[in-house]
Amino acid sequence: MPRPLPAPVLAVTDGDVDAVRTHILQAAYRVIADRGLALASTRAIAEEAGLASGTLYNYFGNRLQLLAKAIVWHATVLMGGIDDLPSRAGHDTVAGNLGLFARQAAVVLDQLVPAFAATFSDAGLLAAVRREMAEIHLVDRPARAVEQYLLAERGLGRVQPDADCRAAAAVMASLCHDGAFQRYLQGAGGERSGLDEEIGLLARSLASPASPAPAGISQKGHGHEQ
Amino acid sequence: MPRPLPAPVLAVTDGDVDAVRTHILQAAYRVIADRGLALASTRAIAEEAGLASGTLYNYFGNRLQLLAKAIVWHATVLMGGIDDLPSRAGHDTVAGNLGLFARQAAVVLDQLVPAFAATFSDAGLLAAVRREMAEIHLVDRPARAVEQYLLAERGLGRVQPDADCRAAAAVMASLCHDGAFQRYLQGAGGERSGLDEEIGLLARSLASPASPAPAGISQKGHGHEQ
Amino acid sequence: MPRPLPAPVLAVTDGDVDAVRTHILQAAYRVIADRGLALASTRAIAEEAGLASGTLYNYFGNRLQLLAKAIVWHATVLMGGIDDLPSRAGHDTVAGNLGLFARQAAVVLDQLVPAFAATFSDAGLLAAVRREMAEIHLVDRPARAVEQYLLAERGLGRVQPDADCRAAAAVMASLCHDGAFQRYLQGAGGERSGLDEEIGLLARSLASPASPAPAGISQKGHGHEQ
Amino acid sequence: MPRPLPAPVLAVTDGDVDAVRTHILQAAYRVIADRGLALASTRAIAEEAGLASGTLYNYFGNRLQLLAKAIVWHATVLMGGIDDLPSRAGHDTVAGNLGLFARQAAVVLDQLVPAFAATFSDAGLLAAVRREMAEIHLVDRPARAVEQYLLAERGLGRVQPDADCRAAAAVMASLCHDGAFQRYLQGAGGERSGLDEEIGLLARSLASPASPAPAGISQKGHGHEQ
DNA sequence: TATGAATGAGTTTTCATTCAT
DNA sequence: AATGAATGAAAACTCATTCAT
Repeated sequence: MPRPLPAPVLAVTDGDVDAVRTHILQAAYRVIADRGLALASTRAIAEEAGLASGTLYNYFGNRLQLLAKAIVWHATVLMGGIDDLPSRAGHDTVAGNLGLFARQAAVVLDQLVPAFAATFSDAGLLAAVRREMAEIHLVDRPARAVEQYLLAERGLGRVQPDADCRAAAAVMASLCHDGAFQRYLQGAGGERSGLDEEIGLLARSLASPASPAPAGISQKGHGHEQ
Repeated sequence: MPRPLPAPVLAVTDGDVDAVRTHILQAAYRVIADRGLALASTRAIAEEAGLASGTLYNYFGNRLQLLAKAIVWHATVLMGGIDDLPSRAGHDTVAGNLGLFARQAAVVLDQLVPAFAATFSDAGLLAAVRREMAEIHLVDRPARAVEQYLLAERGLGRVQPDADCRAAAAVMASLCHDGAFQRYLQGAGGERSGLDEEIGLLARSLASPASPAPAGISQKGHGHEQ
Repeated sequence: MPRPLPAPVLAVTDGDVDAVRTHILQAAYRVIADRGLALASTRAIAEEAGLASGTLYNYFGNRLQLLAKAIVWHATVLMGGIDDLPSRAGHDTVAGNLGLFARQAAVVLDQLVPAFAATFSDAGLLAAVRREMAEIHLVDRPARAVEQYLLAERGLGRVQPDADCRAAAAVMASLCHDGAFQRYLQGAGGERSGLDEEIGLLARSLASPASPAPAGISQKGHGHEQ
Repeated sequence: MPRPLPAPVLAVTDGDVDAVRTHILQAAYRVIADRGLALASTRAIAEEAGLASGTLYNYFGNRLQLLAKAIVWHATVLMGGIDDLPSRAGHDTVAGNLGLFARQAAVVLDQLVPAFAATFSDAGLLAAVRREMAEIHLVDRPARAVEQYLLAERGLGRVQPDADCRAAAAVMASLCHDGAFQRYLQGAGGERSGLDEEIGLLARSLASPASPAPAGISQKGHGHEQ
C-alpha cells in the first residue's frame, strides 16, 4: 500500500513529483560533495533525503542516472549566478572585472570541478553525465558570458578592435577551471596563488594593438637582433 | 603451487623485484586507463599483470597505495618527454613553439588528466596520490619548462624584456590541462578545437610592449583617452 | 531475487523481526557448538540459518557482535532452568541437593563453558562478550541461587548458623565450572569423575560447627594441643 | 642453499636443533599471550622468533602442532615452580599454606588458563593439545601436590585423620582454575575477590571431625528439629 | 636445511536493486 | 507509488603452506 511521503519531505515538496525529484537531487549532491562519489551510495542518499532507498527508484532509473542528474543539475543551478559579467562593461578596469569574475567563478567551480572530475572514475557515470549535459548547453556558458563582456568592452573601445574575444574568454575559462582543479588536487597544502598576474597578462594582450607583430612570433623567426 | 613468478612475468622482469613492481604498476595503469578507476579492482589488476591477486600485496601495502603509485609513476614517466622545450628557444616562432608544446603536452595529458581527475572520487585515494606527488615535485614541472623557454626567448629578445614569463607559462599550463579535461569530459562528440588562437593571443601579449598601459586596464577609469 | 524470507525461515519465524534474530542466534550457536568458533564464519552461519549471507547484516552489525550475542543469549536461555534450587531447601540432604544441582549445572555448563572459553582466542570477541554480559548480570546467577539455597537451609538449621554460605556457593560454582572445563579439555578419553566427594566435603564443612577452631588453622602455630 | 640460522638465533641456540625448537616455542607462546590465538599467525611467530616463516616448517609439522606444543610446553615449564607445597607441611597454618599456594598458582594459571581456553576455538588445535598433554601427565600435577601436602599435614595431625585429602585438593584446584578463568573472562572490570574465604571454609572442613554427621547431610533428612 | 615470494581459497563486509506489502 | 528487508555477486585483504634457490 503506497504510503504518503514522510512528513519532512512532504513539507518541503508538497508532494509535487518534480519537487521530490529536486529534493533527492539536492540530497545526492550534498552527499557527493561531503563524502565523495565513492561514498555516495543509494542508502546514503536516501538517508540524506529522508526517504527509503527503494523510493529513489520511483524517481530515477538507477544510481548512475541519479548521480549524473545530481551533478549536472547542481551545475546548472550554480551557473545561474555568473551571467552578470557583461553588464559590468565600461566600469572599473577590464582586468579588474575579469579578476572579479574569476573570483566569483572560483566559488562555483570549487564545487563543480571536483564532482565532474570524480565522474571520470566511472565510464558509465561519465556517459550519463555527458548525456545530461548534451541537452542543456552547459560548459561554455561562462566562457560565452566572458566573451559577451569583452565584445562589449571592445565596443566601448577598452579592448582593441581586432582582439580575439572568443580566444580570450577561452583562456579565462581554462584559467578558472584549472585553478579549481589544481586547488582540489593539491589540497590544503598547496600555495593558493591567485590569478591576478595571469589575468593581467591577458588583459594587457587585449588592450595592446595586436599588429606590431613582433619578431619571432608572427613571422618565422629570422630575428636574432638582440 | 607456490613459487616462481609465472613465465610471462618472469620473462619481462627477470625476477627483479623492482621490475616486478614496475610491471604491476604498468598493469594497474592500463586497467585504470582502459576500464576506469572504478573497475580497477585488485583482481582486475592482478589478472592484467598475470599474477595471483595475493601477490600484489607482496609489492604494495594495499589497493590505494598501488593505484596512487601507478598514477603518479605513470605521470613521472610521461613527463620525462616534455622537458626539451627550452632548447627550442630562438628557433621558429614563439607561438609555433608553444603550439608544438601544447600538442606534445596534449598527448601526455590526455592520458594523465583523466586518471588524476578520477582520483577525486575517492578521498583516500586522493590523499594517497597527494602523498606520492609531494615526494617528487611533479605538477608544475611542465610549467617550469615553459617558463624556462620563455625566459630564454626573452634573453634572445623575442619576448618583451618586462614580460611575466611565469604567468605566461601558467596560462599555457592551464590551457593544456583544461584542454585535456574538456576533451575527456565532452567525449568523442565534442568539437576538437585546437589552442592555436589562445596561444596566439598569449604570444602576442608576450611580444608587445607591456608598458603603454592601455586605458581601462591598469588605471581605474572609464576613459577612452588613448 | 529480493524479498520474502525463504520459506523455511518464514515458517519458523513468521517474519517477526525478533524471531528472525533469534533464529540466527540459534543457528550461530549451533555452528559454534558443532564446528568450533574458528569455523563459525558468517557464511557457515548464514547457511545454517538458511539465509543469504548479506541478510545477517540486516540483523547484526558484524560477525563479532553476532557471535557475542549468540553466546551470551544462549547462556541466558540455558541459565533459566537452574534457579529452582532454593525451593528444595529442607528436602532430602544438603549434599544430595548440591549434587543434584551440580549434575543439572553440568548439562548447561558443558554447553556454555567451551563457547565462553573459545572466546579467549579473540580479544575483540572477548570484549564484545564482556559488553553483552555487562548488561544482563549473568555469571554469578547460579552461585547466587546456591547461596539462597544454603541460606534457606541455614534458616532451617540444616546448615551451621555461622556458615559462610557465599563462600560455599562460590566453591560450588568453581567446582561446576572447572568440571565442565576439564571435561572438555580432556576430551572423551578423560575419566568422568563426579563431584560427589568434593561436594560431600563441602557439605560436611557447612554442617559442622565452625567454632572449635582446630589447631593449625585459625591460629598461627604448630600446636597439636587439641 | 641452506643458509645458517640468523645470528641472533644462533647466539641463543648455538645451532642445536632442540634449542631452536624451544626458541620457536617461546616465541610462539609470547605471540599467543600478547596478541591472542587468533593473531598468532605463522608470520607473526616467525618474526617474533627472528626467523623466516618457512623455517618453522623445518621444526614443526604445521601451525597447529606448533601452537599446541607451544602451549603445552609453556605449561610444563611453569608448572615446575609449584611443587614445593608439600615441604611446608607443619609450618604456619593449613589455611595459610593453601592460600599461599593459591596465590602462587594464580600467577601461573593467569598465563595458562586463557591459552588453554582459547584452544577450544579450534577443534584441530584442541585435539593436538590433547595429544601433547596425554604424553606428559600434566593437568593434575598441582592437585597432586596439594594432596601430598594435605596428607603430610594429616600425618602431622593438623588435618583430621579421616579427611578426604584428594577431594580437598580437587576443590583447591577447581578454585584456582576457575579463579583464573573468571579473572580473564570478566576482564579488568571485575571485582578481584581473593579466595581466602573459600579456602578458610575448606580448611575448616579438613580440621573438623567429619563424624558428627549433622542432620540433613549424611542421613536422608528426617530431621527438622530446628 | 634457511629463505621468503607466490599462491588462491577463504574471510568479512558492502550495496544496487527488487518487489511483497 | 512508499517501504525496507533479502539478495548474492563482488570487493579488499590474509595467510598457511610450498619449494626453487
